[in-house]
Amino acid sequence: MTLPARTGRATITDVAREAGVSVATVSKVINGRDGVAQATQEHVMRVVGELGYASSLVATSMRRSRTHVIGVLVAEFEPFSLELLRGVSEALSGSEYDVLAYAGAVSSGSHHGWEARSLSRLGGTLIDGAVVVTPTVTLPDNVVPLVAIDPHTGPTGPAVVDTDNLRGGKEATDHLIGLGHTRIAHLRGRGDLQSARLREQGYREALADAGITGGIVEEGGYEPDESAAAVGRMLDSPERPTAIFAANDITALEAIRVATERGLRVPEDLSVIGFDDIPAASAAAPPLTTIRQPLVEMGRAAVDLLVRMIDENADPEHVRMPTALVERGSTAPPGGRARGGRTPPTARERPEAPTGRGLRA
Amino acid sequence: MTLPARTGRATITDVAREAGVSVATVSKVINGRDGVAQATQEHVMRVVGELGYASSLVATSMRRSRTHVIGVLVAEFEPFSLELLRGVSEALSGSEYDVLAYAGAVSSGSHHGWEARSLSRLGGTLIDGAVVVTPTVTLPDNVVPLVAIDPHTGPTGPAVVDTDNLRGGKEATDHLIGLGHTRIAHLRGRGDLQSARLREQGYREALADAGITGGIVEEGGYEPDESAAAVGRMLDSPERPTAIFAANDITALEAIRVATERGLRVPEDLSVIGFDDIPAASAAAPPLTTIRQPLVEMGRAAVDLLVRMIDENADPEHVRMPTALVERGSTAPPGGRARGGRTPPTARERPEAPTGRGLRA
DNA sequence: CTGTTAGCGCATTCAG
DNA sequence: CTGAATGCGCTAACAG
Repeated sequence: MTLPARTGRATITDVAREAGVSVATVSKVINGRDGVAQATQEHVMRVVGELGYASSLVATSMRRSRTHVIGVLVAEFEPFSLELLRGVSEALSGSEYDVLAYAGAVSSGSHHGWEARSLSRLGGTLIDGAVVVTPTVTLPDNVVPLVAIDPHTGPTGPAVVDTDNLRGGKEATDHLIGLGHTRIAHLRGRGDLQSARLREQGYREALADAGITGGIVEEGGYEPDESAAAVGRMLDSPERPTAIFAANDITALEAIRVATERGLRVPEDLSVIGFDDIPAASAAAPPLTTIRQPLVEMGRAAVDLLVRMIDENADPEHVRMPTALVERGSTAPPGGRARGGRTPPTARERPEAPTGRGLRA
Repeated sequence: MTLPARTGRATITDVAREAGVSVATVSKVINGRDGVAQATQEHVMRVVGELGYASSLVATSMRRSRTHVIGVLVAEFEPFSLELLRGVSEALSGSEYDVLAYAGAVSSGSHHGWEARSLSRLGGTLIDGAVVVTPTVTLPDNVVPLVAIDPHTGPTGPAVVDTDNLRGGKEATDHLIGLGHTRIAHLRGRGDLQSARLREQGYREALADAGITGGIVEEGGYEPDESAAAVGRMLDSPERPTAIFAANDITALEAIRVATERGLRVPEDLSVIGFDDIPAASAAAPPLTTIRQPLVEMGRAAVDLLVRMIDENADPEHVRMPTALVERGSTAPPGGRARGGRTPPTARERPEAPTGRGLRA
């Protein structure tokens, strides 16, 4: 009951001094190493409790190889990565691993290379392995076991979890075609991203298969502002589209906003379909029809794989998750004709609630 | 171009060796200290680029006081803390701080004391300050600047961001009373939590003010499973309530599920109102009427305060955010009578979309 | 201008 | 069974 350390937290030295033993002994007790007398053990543990001591992750990880912490590296915490984080957290719940999520591009506006930098800053010491969300560059896989989710450069890395973007793009376009649309525009994502290119390719293939020529493509860049301008151009054009397939939900919602501002009704005057199924999609007005990526499940799959790689030295795999059309209120036949019961056979429907699962975790 | 370090990432020593200078020089260059020849600087930077070196957060933080990283400590990543994280990330975007979110109760099923343990593990070295989400214990405030969000023990700590739980509980109950309900049950949260007690107190006060006696209270513990049982008991009772005020959205959704399973229609046979307004609330069927806590804004307010405490040595404050009734489809007059236009004057309505904001960030 | 020295808090040999 | 010494990667004095 003397001084509980001069500043801030108690260190192992404080515990040792307080307990009247050496730091080495305290370390052994903490880590359950044997070779310490029963009485000493109990005494040390009591002091640990009194001082509220917990070993510093920092110091520990510098001396040790394993920290039992798994890192999730994201550019920033936006809806997409947050959903993945849910899955990661669920999968690790009750396991021996803690989760540390790091947003590496929040400061330093230079978004470039945040993946490698974050990895180098945390890897090797702080974390036993990492899940990297949507990396745009090839990652050094020698730092620490690694799983990439939805990498923008295609399945280059050894371990990857992604969805079938080509098929999803096709699915979205088929849905619109099935409703009777022929003037279908595509608001594409950043051209340098593999996922965006595949979604666009799916769009083109679907049009071609349906014998529709003259697609309309504008660059949305996965960004609200850029998309707003692009949607404006689409709606101003003489051949105004009756439907828009946006490369992700964020830009789809932006498209709805712009259209509504111009007095167009969604879906009567303009159908909009997105991609991802983030939580905001179902909460929008009208609720957004979209191609669902099973984000929570993807997060779970990624850590499952990662933990196997760490614990059992398992081989890296490439996991591809299926997409699914989620039909809501933002799409309808052109001209606002009656919905007409069900969707044509080209499009499938999954009625399940998108954000429903995981609540019980 | 010799060996880029034997294992994993390159260290400052590797860079020094490769560049033919001392580690101290490299350190100076990295940190922009002056006192290094222009030529040497450029040479070192080139080697840094070649080796893909980035300083280890761990080692740096052990020697330095500031890391420019802000920690967000949560028990686990569930919808509530994830929304807060959105606000934190938005507020810090473009600032000089990065965000590190740590889930401290994921492993070690012992949820007890995760706050202090996480703080001790990260604090003092790894992070410059921390936002602790929903702590159940009093925190040591001498480790690092600290802001608590929605602490369960009341505003004990020096810096706190929370909402007016008493008023919110009253608001929820008033809404049901205004609709004409008199047999109103409350599914309360964990009794040891201040927020839960305040919501219950608001419920009781509202009933008393309306001259309604004989409240029905069951323990839901903020937990789905426990709540399901409690709701079952309520619905089995001879004096079956016509409305339920659940202490949070998770348990409110559970209440709807249980009621539906028993063949009751919501809201015709049973009205349900929740608390929080998590994303799943608006996506539910029927969409959940609830008391909104402005989670994203709370996260933002918390870091704003924290950064001022770190940078400007500002005094800790207690920030209380307002709650707001969000009327959706899960409440109606008893017996399923027509909705009747608007809500009676006791209840107010905020039509804004709950998950809409922040999308542009 | 640059290199050397001394720790930060901890876990790990290796001697007592 | 316990304690003193060593070093993880890095930065901050201080020497050269």
